[in-house]
Amino acid sequence: MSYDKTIVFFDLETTGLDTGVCDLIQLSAISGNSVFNAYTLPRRPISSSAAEVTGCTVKDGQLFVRGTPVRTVPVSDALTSFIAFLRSFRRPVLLAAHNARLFDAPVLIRVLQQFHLLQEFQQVVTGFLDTFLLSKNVYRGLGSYSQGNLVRHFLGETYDAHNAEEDARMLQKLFNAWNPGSRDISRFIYRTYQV
DNA sequence: TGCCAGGCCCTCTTTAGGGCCTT
Repeated sequence: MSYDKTIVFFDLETTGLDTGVCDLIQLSAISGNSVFNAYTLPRRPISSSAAEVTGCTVKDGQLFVRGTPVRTVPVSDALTSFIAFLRSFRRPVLLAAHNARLFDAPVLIRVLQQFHLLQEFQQVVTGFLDTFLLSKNVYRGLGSYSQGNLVRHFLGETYDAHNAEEDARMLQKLFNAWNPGSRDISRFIYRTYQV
């Protein structure tokens, strides 16, 4: 890859779709063979639709994924570990996600602000790349640009969608198959920092 | 641990509505 920044593919599972209030359940990222994954106990209820989509439920202070208990860490620990993961590449990082501009970036930034970690985050992350907008503009005429459909179309695969780690992994695989040029990448980079 | 949104794009548009994408 000739792009001069490290592209880290990431995904969030959250308690719902309202970017103004939803909380993190899972934060995952991948770049090359380096993988980050953290589950957190959400600080607000998981909406029924989010529970249905992600398979995540909470009972007696324990997070379950499809009925199996999973280890969680405090949200602040997940965020600081994530920043340390991003810093480990020792280069400026571009964070890529599907629908990053309207969903993943605003949620992540809001939660980072809650824990006074945005400044530290900004020291390593230069912006967000939205692969939904990129695919929609570069590959015209596809009926659907959902990540699942793109994976089927370009990779001929089905996978464990709505597990953040698998979603991030497949997004990297999709991106590598597309192999977009710097010009296309640059068109869909957003710096949505709210100071 | 019950519930919850919104910006963008398209068109049978612009004095609007509906579908898509993310959970």
